[in-house]
Amino acid sequence: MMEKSYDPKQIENNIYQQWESKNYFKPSNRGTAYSIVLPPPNVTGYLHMGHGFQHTLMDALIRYHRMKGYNTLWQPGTDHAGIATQMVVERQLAAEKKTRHDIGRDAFVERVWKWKENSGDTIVNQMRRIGDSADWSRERFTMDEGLSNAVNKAFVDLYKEGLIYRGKRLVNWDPVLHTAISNLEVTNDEEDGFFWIIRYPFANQSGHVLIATTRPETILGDTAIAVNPKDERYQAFIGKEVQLPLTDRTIPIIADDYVDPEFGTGCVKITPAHDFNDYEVGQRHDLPLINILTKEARISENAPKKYQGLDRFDARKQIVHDLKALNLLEKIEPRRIKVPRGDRSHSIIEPWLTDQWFLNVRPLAKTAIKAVESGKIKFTPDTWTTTYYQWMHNIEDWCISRQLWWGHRIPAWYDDAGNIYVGETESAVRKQNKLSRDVKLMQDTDVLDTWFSSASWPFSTMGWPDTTNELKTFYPTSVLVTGFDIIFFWVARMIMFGLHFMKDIPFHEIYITGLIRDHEGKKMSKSKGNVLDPIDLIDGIDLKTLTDKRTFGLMQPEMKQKIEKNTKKEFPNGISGYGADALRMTFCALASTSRDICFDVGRLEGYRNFCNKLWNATRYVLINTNNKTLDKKNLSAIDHWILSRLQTTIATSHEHFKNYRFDLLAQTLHEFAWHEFCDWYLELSKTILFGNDEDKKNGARYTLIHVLDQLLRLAHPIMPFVTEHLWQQITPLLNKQNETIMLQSYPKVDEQWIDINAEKEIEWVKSFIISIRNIRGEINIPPGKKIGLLIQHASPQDKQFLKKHENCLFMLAKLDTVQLLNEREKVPESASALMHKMQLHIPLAGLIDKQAEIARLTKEIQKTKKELAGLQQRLDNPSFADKAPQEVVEKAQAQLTTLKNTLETLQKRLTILN
RNA sequence: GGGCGGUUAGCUCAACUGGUUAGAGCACUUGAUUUACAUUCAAGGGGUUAGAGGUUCGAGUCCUCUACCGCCCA
Repeated sequence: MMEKSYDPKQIENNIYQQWESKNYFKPSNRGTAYSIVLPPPNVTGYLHMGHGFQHTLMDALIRYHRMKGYNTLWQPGTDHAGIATQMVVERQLAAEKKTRHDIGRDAFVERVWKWKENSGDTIVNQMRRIGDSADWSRERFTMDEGLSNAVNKAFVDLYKEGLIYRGKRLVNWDPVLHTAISNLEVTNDEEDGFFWIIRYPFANQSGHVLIATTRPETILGDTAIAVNPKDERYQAFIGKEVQLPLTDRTIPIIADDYVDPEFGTGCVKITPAHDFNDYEVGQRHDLPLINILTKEARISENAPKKYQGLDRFDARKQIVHDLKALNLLEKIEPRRIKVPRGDRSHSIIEPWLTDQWFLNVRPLAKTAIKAVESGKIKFTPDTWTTTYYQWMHNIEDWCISRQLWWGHRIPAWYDDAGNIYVGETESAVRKQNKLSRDVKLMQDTDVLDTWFSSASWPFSTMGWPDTTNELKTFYPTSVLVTGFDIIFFWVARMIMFGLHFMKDIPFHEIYITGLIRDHEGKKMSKSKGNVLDPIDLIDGIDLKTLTDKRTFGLMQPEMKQKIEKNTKKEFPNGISGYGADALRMTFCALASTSRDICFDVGRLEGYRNFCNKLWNATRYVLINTNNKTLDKKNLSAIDHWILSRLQTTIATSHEHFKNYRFDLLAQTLHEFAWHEFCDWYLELSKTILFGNDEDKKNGARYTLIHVLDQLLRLAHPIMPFVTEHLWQQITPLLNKQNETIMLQSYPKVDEQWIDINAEKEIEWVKSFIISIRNIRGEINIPPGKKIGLLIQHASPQDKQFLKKHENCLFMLAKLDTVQLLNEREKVPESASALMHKMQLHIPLAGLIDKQAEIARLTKEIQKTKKELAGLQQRLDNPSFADKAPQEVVEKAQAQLTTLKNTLETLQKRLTILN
């Protein structure tokens, strides 16, 4: 026998092991293909709420299609995450007071691999905890041999096509990590800064121009002053020379449209080697590039001796000091300025001149834009297409090299003369270029941007460049599920690579999810200390452990107290475990089209209760069906009703899956299971099961089992564990022993069970019962107290239903007697309800509370009057009848009649009472 | 500066191409409970849909403007 209440801890672990060991996650190799590649999470990472959210949605899609009979592949794996992983291992080394340079590249890389062997499983095991039904036998890692070969081939092909080139360019340089990063990896947020306004004296005469800058240290690299050609103030200065302060150089004043006359003084210093805009200006005017920074962002040997070797911020102080001393500093204004910072190191990024590898993505972008324009790839919600186009139309060359040790090493070799040879391996290079053994070759020391390898994820995981069966079957994949934050980083690049290398789109649809934020709408981050761990929501966590977790290893230790306080306030008793199913149901319920999703832990409890509801519904069904006869030959109206409602639920569920509306799906299932099946059908079924009509009992039992079975299947994609557990309880009754709900068919609408008449009939029963309950509630008749009921103006249909459902009306409305009065008979003082024309009267004698009934009627009358007035006004408008569709008008008219009738009756009742 | 979104009940969110009285859950109030479930049941209160104008027989929904909040790109 089942426990009295639901406890997720008791059921989840075993179930997952069973599924996995029985290979249920593998493609069936039957039916139409349906495939999803998992956006590979960072191998260094832990599963965060965003993963939990997206994985739930993907798993729901996968399970749904698997149940629908598709040949379903969910391809999992992890990403080597160049910088992030390298940083983790470097931190370990730092704890041993070593740097990666102390141990050397090979030893370092070996150490990263070792680390990956030990810790890389953490995140995939967490995926198992939330129920991901991915095909783990095909798990891939971006640094696997196969994927590395794919990366090399992609690089070599693009190089041969002339799309990859090496060049000295200005790149975003991270002076802490000593690597270039792409412009997508740089954040530009406003911070407090200053405008330093500096006098640049004319070279040969008295006077000066005023220049405003936020980075005074870059003066040392200035090679021109620019003004707008149309700016009348400076017309006369164009072509003149100024003396560059603190140096012995003079620089020209040039005219360029780039300068905004309104901004600052209208005069701009041009530092082509240290600013992206200035670089462009420099190109146009053929200005020299003076690189004044080293890779650590110290002042280089290209600057005056005095400043060489100074850190950039020390140099800034010194330069400001020196300018002051020379009386060249006009003033300093505090100002909010945009500061570029690396998203990993958080250090200020310097535009810096280095040799890097670039991919010319423009030709690829063109095709990729077309794929979306033509509708071959569809975004959901489609508003994201705009974002996609906007970026793709303005796309810039992608800097793909990184000065890291962990990653795919660039397949390029140099000989002593500096010639470059690109090929998949060194031996291939030698062979292709006919280089003899004694030619010394050095491989490029850089590695590729991690996104370069993930761009080929949809086909490299399936065996590309070989033409495998997997590719033939599962490429293009069906849908990509991901967040809008990586549309540029990843989605766009996958489309470009897919189209280029596979000559086909990587996925038909892109479902863009919102981002999970905390209950106040703030982004969850370690530094804010508002992070929730999905596993803690599943298992529960006490306050102390949670606080320790949130405050461990903070970058800003001063935040500790605040985080402790907030955590205590939000979770005074820690978090109780809600189980994976409740968490998944919550994620689904929150998955609306909104781009921000506030995660409210309060909602988890409601869905945990929902699991308990299913649990107890199953108990009820088992108690009433075990070892009893089931038979669908004699179904009652209530059976027909719930079976018909079930069909609607099934149809709606399919619809919501199709449109990726998991929130509406969750709502639909919740509504049906709780408020139709449990609240009404189970209660109504008692009136049969506790009676003695054996045929009807058999029918009700059949219905109980059948609807429960269908309901569990409907909910399985969202709540896999509890539905499997409960379904296992009823397998004997279904003759399905040793099977799994995972591989049962997803319910389909069965037209023969749609029964509008039964729905109307039971609606009548429900509203009868609700009317009585309503009166009881409002005039304080104890719910347990049985009442005698008088009925007037019942139609033949009413009378028929009354007779037919007498039993359940008596039970659920707690009636004692029912008496039909004829039209003219006088009704004693009563509380009354109306169902269309039928009047229900509960005589007040001995019960109560005339005043309460008067108040109730008055309230009802007011409400009806208000409604009536609105409706009347609408109908009085001649153009309403003219222009509105006939059915709308008819509906309004019918309603008017009903309302008038209602009002009249209510008023009569009130008069009698008064 | 360019682009995109949001603002609906105390809180978190719904409302398909404009069509009855704007719905859920949580929270709140009142009451109940030997009967599958207190992880429960019944009943109830709560909204000028940010503001202003417009289109329309009819606007939460379409258009314009304003305010506030947020995101992306330069």
